Amino acid sequence: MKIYNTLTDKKEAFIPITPGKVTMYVCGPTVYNYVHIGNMRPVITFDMVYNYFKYLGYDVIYASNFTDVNEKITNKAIELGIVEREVADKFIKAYLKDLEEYNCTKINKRPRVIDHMEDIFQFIQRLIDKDFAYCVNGDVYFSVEKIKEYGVLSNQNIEELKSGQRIEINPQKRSPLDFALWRKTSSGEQFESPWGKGIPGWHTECVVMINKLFGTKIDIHGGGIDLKFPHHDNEIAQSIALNNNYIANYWMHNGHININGEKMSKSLGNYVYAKDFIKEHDANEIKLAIFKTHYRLPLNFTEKLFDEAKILNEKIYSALKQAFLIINVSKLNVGNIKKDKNLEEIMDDDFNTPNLISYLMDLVKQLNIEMRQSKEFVNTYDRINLICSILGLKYKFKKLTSEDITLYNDWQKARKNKEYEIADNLRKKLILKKII
RNA sequence: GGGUCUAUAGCCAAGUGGCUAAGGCGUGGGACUGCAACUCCCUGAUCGUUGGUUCAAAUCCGACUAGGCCCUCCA
Repeated sequence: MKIYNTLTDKKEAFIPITPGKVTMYVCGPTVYNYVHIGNMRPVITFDMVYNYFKYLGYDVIYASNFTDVNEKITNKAIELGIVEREVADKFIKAYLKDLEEYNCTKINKRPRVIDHMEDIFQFIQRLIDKDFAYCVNGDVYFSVEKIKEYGVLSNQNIEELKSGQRIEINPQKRSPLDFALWRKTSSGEQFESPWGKGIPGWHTECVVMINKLFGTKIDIHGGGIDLKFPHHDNEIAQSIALNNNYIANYWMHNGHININGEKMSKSLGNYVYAKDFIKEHDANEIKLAIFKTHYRLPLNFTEKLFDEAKILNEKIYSALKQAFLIINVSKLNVGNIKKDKNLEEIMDDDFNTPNLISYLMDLVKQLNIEMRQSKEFVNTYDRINLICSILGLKYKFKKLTSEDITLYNDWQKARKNKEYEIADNLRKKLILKKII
C-alpha cells in the first residue's frame, strides 16, 4: 500500500504506527452554514480511504471534528438572532444529514471544540510554559520563529514568508508570522480562560483533539489542499513544540472542486450547497464523477461530467439489476469473493480510483457478456460488488418473492413459445413491479 | 515576490524509462432482438513548446509558455 505523502511529496509505503490499526483524522467543517459540494470532496474521499483500509483488514479509527466555536459562528448567531450553540447545533444536524444522504457515514469519532475547552487551556499553557507562546493583552500567540522547521509541510521558509507578507495590521505580535492560539473577545460567546475571556484559535483545536483522542501521533491526517498552509503547518509547529513530532506520519490533501472552471466563491455566486446538489444528482453519480479524477488533482464540475457519471451509474445499475434477478431466479450462491488482486494493485497505488472505475467498467462489460451467453457470472458479480463497497456506491434491489419469480419464468416461457401478446403483458407487469 | 500542482485525442481522464499511449463520453458504422429496452463489436492522439541525458522518454533533467491553488485569525 502506497500513499502520496504531502509532507515529503513522495509516494511512500504505508506502515501503521500499530500493526493492523489505522488512526486517521480529517479536518471537518466550521458549522456556521450549510456545507457546499467542495466540502464534500474530502468527506467522500476519506470515506473511500476508510473503506479500502477496512477491505485490507485494518481496524480504522476515523475522526473528523466540528469547529463549533468560532467568530463566524458568532457572526451568524447575531445575524439570525439566536445564540452560538443554536447555530452550531443547527448546522451540525444539517451536516449529519448530508453525510447520510451522501452515504458517507464512516466517521466514528466526531470531537467538538466546545467539549475540549479545558484541554485547550492546558495545551496553550504548556506552550506558554515552554516559551513557545506568549500572552499579550488577553491574546495568546504562537512564536513561529522558535520552530526551525516551520513550513515543513508546504515548503515555505520563514524568511520568504516574511518578505511576501501582506501589510501587517496587528502590532501586538512579536513576529508577523505568529498565529493566535487564544483571542480576546468582547462580545458574543466567550470562555473564561487563564488569559481572560475569549475563544480559542482555529489551529490549536485539531492538535488538542488529536492528542486527546489518539495520543501524540496519528497515521494519517487529511483535509483539503487549502488547509496545507497555514492550518496544517501550524498544527505541525505546535506538535513539534510539545511532542517533538509532525503529529501525523502521512499527510493527505485532496484537490479542490471548481464549478465550470471557476473557483467556488460567494462573490461569483456559484456556491452550491451539498444539500441542494443531492436533490439533482444521485449520490452514486456524484461519487463516480468525483472518483473519475484522482483525489489529489483539482476537479471541475460541469454538466457534461455529470451526464457521463449518470451513464456510468446506469450501466452499473442495469447490469447488477439483471444479475440480481437471475441470481434470485436461479438461487445462485453469491458473496464468496472477498479479495481481488487487480483491485488491490490499483488501489495500493495511492487510491487510484480513476483506474478502479476503468476496472469496474471492464467487469460490468464482462458481466453483461457472461449473462448474455449464459455463462457463470457470479465471480464477476462479486468483484463488482466489492468495488462498489469500496467506492461507497450503493445499489438496492427489491427482494423477489416466489410470485415475482413465477411471473418472470412465465414471461420467459411465453417469449420462447412466441406468444408475444402474453409476453408483452407479463413484461409490463414486471416493469411495473420494478423487477426488470 | 515565494511555495506548490498541472499541461495527454472534440470533451473527461489513466499511464512516471522499453511491445502497436488504458478507460469513459461523444461521433460514425455494425451486431443481437418478435418489437423495445438493455447489451456487445469496430472507429480517433506521436502526449504544451524547446534543448539535453539515454540503446530507448509522454515518462528523467534544464529552459520557456499557459493555467490552478496557497502565502495566517483578518475589515
